[in-house]
Amino acid sequence: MSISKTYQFNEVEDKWYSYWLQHQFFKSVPDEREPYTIVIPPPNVTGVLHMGHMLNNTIQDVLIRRARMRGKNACWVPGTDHASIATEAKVVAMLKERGISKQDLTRDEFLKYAWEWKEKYGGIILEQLKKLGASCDWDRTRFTMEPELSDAVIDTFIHLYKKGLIYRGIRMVNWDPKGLTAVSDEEVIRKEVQQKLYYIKYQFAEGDGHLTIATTRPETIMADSAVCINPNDERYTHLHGKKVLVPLINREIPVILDEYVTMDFGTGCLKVTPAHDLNDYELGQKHNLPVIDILNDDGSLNEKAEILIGEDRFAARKKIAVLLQEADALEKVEEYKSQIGFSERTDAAIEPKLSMQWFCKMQDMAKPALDYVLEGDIKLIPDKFINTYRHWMENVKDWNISRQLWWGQRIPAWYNDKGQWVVAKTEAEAQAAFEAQGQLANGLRQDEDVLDTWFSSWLWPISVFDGFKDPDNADINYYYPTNDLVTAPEILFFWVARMIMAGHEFRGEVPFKNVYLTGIVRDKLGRKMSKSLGNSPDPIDLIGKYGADGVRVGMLLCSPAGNDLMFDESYCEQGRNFANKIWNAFRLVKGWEVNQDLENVNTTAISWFKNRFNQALAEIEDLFTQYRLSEAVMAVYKLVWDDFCAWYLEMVKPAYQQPIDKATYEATIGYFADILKVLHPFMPFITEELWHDELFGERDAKDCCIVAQLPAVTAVDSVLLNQCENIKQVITEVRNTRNSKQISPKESLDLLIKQNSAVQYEAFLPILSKLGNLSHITFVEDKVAGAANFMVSTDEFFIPLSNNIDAEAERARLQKDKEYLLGFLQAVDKKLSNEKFVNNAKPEVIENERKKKADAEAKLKIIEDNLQLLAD
RNA sequence: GGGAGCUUAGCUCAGCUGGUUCAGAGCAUCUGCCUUACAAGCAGAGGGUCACUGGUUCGAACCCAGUAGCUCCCA
Repeated sequence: MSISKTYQFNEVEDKWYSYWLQHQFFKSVPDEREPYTIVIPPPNVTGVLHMGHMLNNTIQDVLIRRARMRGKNACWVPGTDHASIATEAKVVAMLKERGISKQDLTRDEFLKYAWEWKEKYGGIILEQLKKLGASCDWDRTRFTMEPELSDAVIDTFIHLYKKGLIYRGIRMVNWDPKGLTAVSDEEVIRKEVQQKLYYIKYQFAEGDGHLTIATTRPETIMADSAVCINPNDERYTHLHGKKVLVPLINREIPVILDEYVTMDFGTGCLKVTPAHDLNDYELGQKHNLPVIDILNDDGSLNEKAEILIGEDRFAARKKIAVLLQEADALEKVEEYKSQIGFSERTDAAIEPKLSMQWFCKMQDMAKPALDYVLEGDIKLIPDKFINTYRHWMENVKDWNISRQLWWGQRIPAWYNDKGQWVVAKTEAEAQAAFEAQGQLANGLRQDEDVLDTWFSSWLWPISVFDGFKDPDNADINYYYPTNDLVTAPEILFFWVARMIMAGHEFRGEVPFKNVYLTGIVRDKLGRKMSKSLGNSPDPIDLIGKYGADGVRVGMLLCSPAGNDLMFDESYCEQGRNFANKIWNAFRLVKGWEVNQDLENVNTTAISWFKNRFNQALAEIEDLFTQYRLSEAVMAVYKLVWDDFCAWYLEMVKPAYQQPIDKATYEATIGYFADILKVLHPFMPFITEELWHDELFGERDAKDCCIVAQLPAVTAVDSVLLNQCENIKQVITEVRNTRNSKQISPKESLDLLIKQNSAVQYEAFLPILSKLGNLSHITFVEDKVAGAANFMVSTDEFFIPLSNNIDAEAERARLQKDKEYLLGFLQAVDKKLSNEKFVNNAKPEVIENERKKKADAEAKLKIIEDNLQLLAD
């Protein structure tokens, strides 16, 4: 039989994923075990897997697999959200390709197309997660717009409305002229943009003269209601009470006074445009100014602008500059940098716009949600995010929950022909509600808008378990509150915080206990990975190249807890190489022949590894409790590569084509199986593949690594571990000597030991001679002249060599060591002779210093003796 | 403009309540090896004024202040 020299992941991954599915290992139903629950942050239904998902879902899968292997009833609930803006944009684009315009369709017709689109493309991302190995309970897959979840959203709206927490009002909103909807503050991305500052002259209405204002938006002058100056501005006292004319259209507007105006910005004269600027709107309210809205929803100018009607706002800006120039109303233009908001979804420049919107009051809900985090009922990992969370929750603003779209849950508000309205779930209920209010339900029609997608996702941890439809059902009682939530800090506020609010409002408790906030995946130059930059590798390609296990390890290796990660493909390569290493360790053991008659000569190695394994197990355990996953994966990596492969297997492996004794063979296989378990959460595929090899014996169909139980941590013999560290050092020194003297590893050497310490070498002699390729090891009383030598601890080692030792080089080396030790001693002595140190330092620290001193003195004595010998 | 955080080896990061000459890991680099598990590998080695400046302390990568650079959040 021949086994491939390298691990062929592409031959095994799909096989095992199907196997797990077939045997329903991902499935969870409530039972008597302790639950461990994660709800997936539902990816956008339009989405395809990107590196952020990769990281996020790798972490969730590691956590859920580990929980499963620790006897928990592990349940990972998958699903997607309906992403109203993004999906609607995709559907509109699809229709456009087919030559259909959204305007020509009825709402129902459009929704039919949208569902069609969703059925066709909506599941892609979940299929991709399977390639990664995600062990979600797929039978529980939910979608935020399916009937039950939509019901929950509508009921929630009605519930909060009745509580007085939802209201309707005219507000300045962030209008996305491309998406044709309002978006929340959180969906606006501010970017610094190079702009122009236009200085525009406004003639006095009466008499000669003008004032000059500075603006970045000259196209909005037609919407001006006033010019405002600071009453304390001495330059402009002559303007008090004057009126001026808006250039080009010559509409008369007043000069008003308000301290809001910054005197040293621009000219100190501010044009006030209440319809198109939030601050101006507030100023307008204060001074009772008219609101003149000159923009259409798509960002073009309307007839109120009087000129440039139908032009897009940016085209109009260029044209009006020319018109102003021609009218001699443009004084100058300066370069200017400022922050502009862009829609997260469409990247269109946000237009502040007044419109009727629905809002959810946040203040009362924010308070308990803040307390949960401050009091530690919910832990944020890393906890540096508590400050940010607190700041946001203490300054929370009402939530604009309406969106001017069709794809989503339609707002359950109904209007009659008089513009009166009620909130009700159905048309019939609306009718009844009007009647109850003594109003006529004539011309009844439902609000055209839908609810913000986050208004669905904030219910996710409850609604996936049908906690609204049936608040006392077995699932929600068992799985809720969930354990860990793994998500990005960018959505700490608009998703995590709101889930906590909803948890409190509807269940009276937290939705999850821990929130692990991952970093942002950046490229090696530190740039955020994005489609537009094209700097993001396709995760599916990566899996094809390095295997899912390799990519998972790669992701985790470069993801320090809570910090951004500078991703580079080389990490995946490292992951793949690691899988290959495991594979080859397997090949080695697989090739062993057992001879029943052989005596076990490896008892020391076997008990050393047992202790080392337990030590590592405890470390890994501890790292997991702190969510330090990248360190945990590194601890496993070193346990396997260094301790198991480089040391243990080398210690016990028989010479080429020689058989091995039974005891060693069985111990090794037991260790290997334990290692597969520890590796499994990180590398599910290769571990499952090896688990089923006959090397590990017969297995039932259900006896799989995925459901194997992790070994329990047991006590470790630290004396043994320390002694072995000593031995490893001796071996390294022997190899080093070989290396520096150009002696082949094949040539065996003699080692003489002059022991001064209490290290028990006897038990380790077989290991020492095997790994050092030493033919004889002898203990001696005296130093050996003319031999290569080194020291480990205070013991002296000699290797007689056929060629003579270079006395000069030897002297130099010893001299260097001596100087180092002298410096060391000096530092220690300085401390110990310092009265303040002796008086103030803790006793164990002082004791330690004394020990250091004694050790250093012993070594120094040996070195001096050696130097003396050389001199003789 | 306000707030938070970061700066340790070429790269990515550890370094808990100051106390081994405390500076550590992985990768990368260099040297020597195709030694029958693995060149996706083996055996070794080199590499750092812990951003800078001052302070506190017997003692500072760690505590304090200031400076510079970077990142994020809010306006």
